[in-house]
Amino acid sequence: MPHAKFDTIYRDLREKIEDGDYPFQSFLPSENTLTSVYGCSRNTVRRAIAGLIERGYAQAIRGKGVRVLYRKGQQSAFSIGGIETFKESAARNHLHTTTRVVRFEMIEADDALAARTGFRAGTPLWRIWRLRILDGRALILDKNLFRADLVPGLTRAIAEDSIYQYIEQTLHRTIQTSKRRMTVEHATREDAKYLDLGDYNCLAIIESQTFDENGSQIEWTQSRHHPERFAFEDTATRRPHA
Amino acid sequence: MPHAKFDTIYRDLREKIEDGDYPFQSFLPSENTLTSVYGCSRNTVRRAIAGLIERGYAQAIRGKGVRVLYRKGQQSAFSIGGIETFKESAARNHLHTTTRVVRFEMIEADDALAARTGFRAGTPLWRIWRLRILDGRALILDKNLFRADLVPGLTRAIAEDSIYQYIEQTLHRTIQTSKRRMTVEHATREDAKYLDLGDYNCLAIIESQTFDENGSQIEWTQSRHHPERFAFEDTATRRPHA
DNA sequence: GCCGATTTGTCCGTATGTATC
DNA sequence: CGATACATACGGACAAATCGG
Repeated sequence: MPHAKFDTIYRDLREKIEDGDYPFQSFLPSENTLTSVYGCSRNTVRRAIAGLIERGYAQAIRGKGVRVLYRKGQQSAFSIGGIETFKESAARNHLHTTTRVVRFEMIEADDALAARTGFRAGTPLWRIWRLRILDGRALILDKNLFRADLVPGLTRAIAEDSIYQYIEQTLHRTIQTSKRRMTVEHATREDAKYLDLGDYNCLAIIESQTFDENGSQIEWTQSRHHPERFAFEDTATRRPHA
Repeated sequence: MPHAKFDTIYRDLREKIEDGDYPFQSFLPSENTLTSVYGCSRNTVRRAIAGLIERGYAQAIRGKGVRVLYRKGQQSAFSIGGIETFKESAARNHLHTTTRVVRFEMIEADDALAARTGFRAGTPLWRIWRLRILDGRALILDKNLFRADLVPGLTRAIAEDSIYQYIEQTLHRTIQTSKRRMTVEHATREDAKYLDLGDYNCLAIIESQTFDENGSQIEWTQSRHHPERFAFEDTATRRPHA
C-alpha cells in the first residue's frame, strides 16, 4: 500500500504536472514552500521530488529550483517502463487482447540453460510459451521459465489468464526486482510460425530475470516482440565522468 | 567531482560486490555496521545502498538485510546504461573506433521538425550526421541536432572527435538529463547506404532529448544501430499496483 | 565586484514503525 | 517476546550555486 507520505506528495505533484498546473519549463514551488504546503519536513519533500526527477518529470537546478521537463503529448502509448504485466499494459491502453498458451510443461534446468538463465542446474522449472494477440494480430511470443518450487500449482488456465496475478494474489508472493536486457535479433523460423511478422526479419527481444521479495530468482523470461508496437522509454542522468 | 561521501561509499560497496567480496545472494553488512565502518550517519549509508539498488546490484529486504543480486560474468559488454558518449563506451570496451562526419550544416527548425524533436520552430540548429565505425564495420549512424546558440563554434573536426567533450570541457556547459526512447524500425535505403547491415532489414533506434544544467533542451539525437553490438540494460522495481 | 537572500545539495542525530528471526 | 534490520519522518546545520541590488 502506498501510504507513505512522500509517495502521496510525489503522486500529487506528478498529477499537477500532467494536468499542466506546472507546465513544461516552469519551476515547481521551492522545497521550503512545499514543506509548508504539505505540512512535512524538507527531507520528505525532497524524496517526492527525487521520484519526479528519476522518472524524467523534472530536473533540479542548484540555486534556482526544480524545472519541469514533462511535455504534454510527448509520451508514448504502449511503452515499457516499470514492471508491468501484459494484461496491465493492455488494459492501460484499452486494447483487446488474447493469450494463447502454446507450450506448457515441466523441465529441469541443464547446464546450458542454467548458464543462460541464472537458475542453478537441476532446478525444476515450468516452461511456458505464450502468444500475445492484440486486435487479432500475434505480436508477442513470451517464453517464461518459473521456478516450480516457488510457483506451485500452475495450470494452463492460469497461464492463459495472468501468472503474476496468481503469484501475487493467490500465492501471496511479491515480485520485486527485475533485471532486463533489450536486444534486436534475427527472426527464426519458429518466430515466423507463431508471429505475424509481415516483412520484418528481426524482432525486439527482452530478456529478464525477476526476483521475489526474498531475493530468490523466481523467473526468467524472454519476450520476442514484433517491432511495431514496441517501445522502451528511459530517463538517464549524467554523473561526473562516472 | 564525486566528493560526496555517499558516492564514495557507493563506489566502494559496488567495487566490493564486483570483486566478489560480497557474492551473489549474500547479504551486505547491516546499515548500522556500515555506519560505524565508514564513520558516517545511517542516512548516508542508506543513500549509498539506494544507488546499488537502483542499478540492480542489490535488493533490500525489510527485517533481513540487503541481498546482493550482482552475478559475476552476467554483464554485457557493449551496453547502454547511463549517459555515455560513444567515445567513452568504446574506450571502456577496448574497441578501435573511428567516426566519419557525413553531414554538417546549420538549419532552422520547421514545424514538422519541431513537433518531432521538441525544439521550438525557428530555432537555429546544427544538423550533424556521423557514422560510427568499429573494427572497420560501420555500425551506427548518429543523427544529431544541437541548438546552435547553446553550442556555438562547432566544427567538423570537433564532430569527428567528441562533441560532448567540447561542450563540457570547452564551453563548460553540463549535460544533465536525457530522455530516451528505444524502438525497432525498418532499415531505409539511406541506412543501407551508410551501414554494413548484412542481411538485417531492421535497426535499433534510440531517440533522445538531452537537457543541460539549466533545463534547456540542448540536443535531439537519433541513433540508428546495427542490431548486433546493441544492448540496452535496465533494472526495474515493482511498486504496489502503481 | 561584493553582499545578502533564496534555493538546492549534503550530512547528521534522533525517533518511530514494521518485518524477520 | 526481544533483538535485529530496514523504512519513514523530523529538524537542524552547513555548503554551494544563483540572482538581484
